[in-house]
Amino acid sequence: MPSNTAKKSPNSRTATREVRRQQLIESTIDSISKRGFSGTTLATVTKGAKLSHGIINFYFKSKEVLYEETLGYLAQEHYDLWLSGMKNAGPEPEKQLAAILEADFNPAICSKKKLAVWFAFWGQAKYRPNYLILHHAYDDHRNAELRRVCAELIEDGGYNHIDPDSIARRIEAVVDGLWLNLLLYPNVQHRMQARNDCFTYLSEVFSKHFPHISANNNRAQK
Amino acid sequence: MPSNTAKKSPNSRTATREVRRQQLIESTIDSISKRGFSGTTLATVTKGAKLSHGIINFYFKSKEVLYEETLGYLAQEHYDLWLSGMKNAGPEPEKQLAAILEADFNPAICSKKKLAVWFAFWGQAKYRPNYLILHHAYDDHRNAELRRVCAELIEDGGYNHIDPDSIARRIEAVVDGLWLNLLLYPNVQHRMQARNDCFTYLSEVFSKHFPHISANNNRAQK
Amino acid sequence: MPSNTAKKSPNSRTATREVRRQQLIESTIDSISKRGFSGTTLATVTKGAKLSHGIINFYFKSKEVLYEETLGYLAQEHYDLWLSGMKNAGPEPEKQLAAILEADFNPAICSKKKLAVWFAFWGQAKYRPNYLILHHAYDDHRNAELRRVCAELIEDGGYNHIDPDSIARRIEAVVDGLWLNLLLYPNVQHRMQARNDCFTYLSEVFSKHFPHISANNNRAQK
Amino acid sequence: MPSNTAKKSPNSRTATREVRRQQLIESTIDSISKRGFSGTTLATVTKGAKLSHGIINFYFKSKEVLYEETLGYLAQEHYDLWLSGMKNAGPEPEKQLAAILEADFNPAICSKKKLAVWFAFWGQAKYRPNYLILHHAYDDHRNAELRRVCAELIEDGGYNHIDPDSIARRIEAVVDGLWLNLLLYPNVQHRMQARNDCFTYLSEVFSKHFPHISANNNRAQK
DNA sequence: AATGAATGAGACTTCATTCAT
DNA sequence: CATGAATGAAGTCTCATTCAT
Repeated sequence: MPSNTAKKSPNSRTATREVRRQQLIESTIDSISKRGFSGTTLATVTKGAKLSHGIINFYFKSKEVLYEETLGYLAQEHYDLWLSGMKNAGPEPEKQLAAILEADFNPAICSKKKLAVWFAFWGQAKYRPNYLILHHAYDDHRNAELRRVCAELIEDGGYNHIDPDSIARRIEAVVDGLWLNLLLYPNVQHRMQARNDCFTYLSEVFSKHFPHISANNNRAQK
Repeated sequence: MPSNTAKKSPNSRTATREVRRQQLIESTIDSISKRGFSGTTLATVTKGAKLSHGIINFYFKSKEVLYEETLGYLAQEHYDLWLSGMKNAGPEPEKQLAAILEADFNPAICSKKKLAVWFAFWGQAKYRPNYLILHHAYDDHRNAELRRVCAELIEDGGYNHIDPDSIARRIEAVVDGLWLNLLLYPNVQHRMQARNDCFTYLSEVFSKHFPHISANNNRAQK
Repeated sequence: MPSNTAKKSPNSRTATREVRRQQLIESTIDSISKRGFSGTTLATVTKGAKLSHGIINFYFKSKEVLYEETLGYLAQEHYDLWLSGMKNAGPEPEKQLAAILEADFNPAICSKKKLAVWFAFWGQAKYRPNYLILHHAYDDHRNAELRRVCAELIEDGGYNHIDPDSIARRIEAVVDGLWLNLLLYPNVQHRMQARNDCFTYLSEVFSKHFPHISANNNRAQK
Repeated sequence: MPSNTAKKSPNSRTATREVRRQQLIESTIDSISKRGFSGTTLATVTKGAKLSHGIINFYFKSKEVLYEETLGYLAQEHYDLWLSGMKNAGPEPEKQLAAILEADFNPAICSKKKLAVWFAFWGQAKYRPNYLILHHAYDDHRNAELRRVCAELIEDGGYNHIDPDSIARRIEAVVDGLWLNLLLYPNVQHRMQARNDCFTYLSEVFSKHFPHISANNNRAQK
């Protein structure tokens, strides 16, 4: 996939610092998605960006910093998407909830390439505290908004038996689990099916706000 | 006729071999959980097992084979647990479903250590086809049983609007997503809370078979 | 006819060139004294001079040439100082000898910074023939003058048992050794103490020409 | 020069750990003396020892540690020599002083090779605190003994005008300066001439204890 | 069976030098 | 003149694997 950063020619000597950095980050995403962390080296990254070997340490202090900025880039992209979607969704909580979750299944986010990178990072999260901190820095806001819209839905729909924190956790879990299934069953699971599974879940919980999606619908789309 | 001069039984050589292999596999799990794939070396594995450096290539053809067998070990352990649980649960599908899912939150499976290793493997799944093949070899059976018990529950409870394949996917997704949350929020999420979130979901879907778990209950346990 | 549009005099280009070169050489001395040869890079030199990275190769053919000119700069500075001191000392050999040696302990020469650089160069002398050649080019004259004044003192004072070459070598050795002690014991040895140790030596050898410096004197000064 | 550590064949796989370490240290000395610090790499060291590339980090934590142990090796060698010489010299202070200084000009210590290494280390001393600490750890004892024997000589010979600390410093300086001259004038200065210059100095100071060495003597030896 | 020394490929990183602007 | 991005060689260090004992 060609880099979409080519406001100036990316190979031009005058490419600005930010353009180069983004070029390298995107090559890092490519390489991690193709070869994983253990198969990714600075050589695969620079080769993918058609740049020379030694350039990475010119733009990033170290490989580790490149990785952290790559995770930050993914997280920011996701954050911008769900936040703007939510803000544009209007005041109804069901619209806002839908917008947040649609972002999770947006092709720009929920591609095989990006999912592989997300799970590569999560697979290292336990012993790379920086990854976790960075992830939480973005995700805490999303969790808070999820809890808020769930609470509003509960009040609005009178779903009194539902605990807003618990349902927010379960929704989050469904999304993450569907992502994992997309990663592990790339030939079976499809993005739109996963999206529909997610919204089916909403219809089971918030039945007054989310109409039922038929099983046929599930299969008709890809 | 057994000779007294034999220090060990004729099977002991094989037995020792298996003991050593398991010792090394468990040390591998330890090391991956502590240091991740990129921090795990044959040296950390052998040191953890208090064995000598060069011994691994005596018991495993290569590092990669050790990793594959480690994943197989984890998968087998999980498989044995949910299968025996299901078999001991009796004929009712709701008992069988509960048993399968209880296995997912059994402390032997759902520990911080094991979760870190599962996600480490999944983080490499995309470009290590062997991991995926191995994982599917075990998981396909579980998926089939999940679909079966869901179909039985739907028939038994008359939940006619529910698609058995879809609900099986969603249940699977909830479990996986709760695991991820346990990994990413180790200080917030607790195993029993995750287990209860999972069963709350069942109560939302199969309300006739699974009684509601109150939010209070969720918080009372750890 | 000078043009008013010329911002600088016709010589200014050359002048600027020399200023820049000296600026870079002094930054080299700074960097070597702070970080040694192995820690000094063209980047530390240019950064110290607040100039841009690539400028060095405009003023010096290579890093090695910069180093050689740096050593030449130090050697010239030393040479100018002892030679002018000697010339201004009048005809008496003891005055001339004193002047030569005072130069060695002049703060402009015998500072911690400069000593570190001298020894850095000497530490490379054996396998950098150019350094040795350059050093000898300057030092041979000084050795010759040392021998001359010693010979004159011997004749004048009737120190017939003293070999002029040998005493010149020993005086040279004392100076160099005191320099090394200043380098290795920066918190204990002081420049003036070293200077006094040197002149004490003269008083031991040429007792008629150099009065004894008391031990108290040694300690009174810094 | 062949390694003299071959108690066992140095290339035998069973060479003990200490033998290997010494082999590498001696190769380091060789390489530093031939190429200096900046020309010495782990490759030159291992190649000199006819060992493989990666072995250094098996025996030494890092290149820097190898260098520190190399300096320690030189310092220990020197220390052992002067200390045993002094102890074997009997009770007279002039014999002890002579023994200490003979060690400095012993061929095992005062070779072109070793001198080059000593000055290479001193050339880095200012910004490698560990080198200085290590050097002082050994040298402080020598300085103390020098001061002691000088004090005894002063008392014994009635050289009342001499300050023992100052004369110890000057003797130390003469030795170091002669070493530097041996380094910088390898084709002119000879070890025995330097040794004689040193003892001539003693005869100038402690004339009752050290008889005069004639200038002819100086030249007769090499 | 077991040890651990040894190898060598390959990773990350640094840095002198070049060169378009 | 000057900048600073870019290159690529070379350095240090790691580590899977081999192998003599």
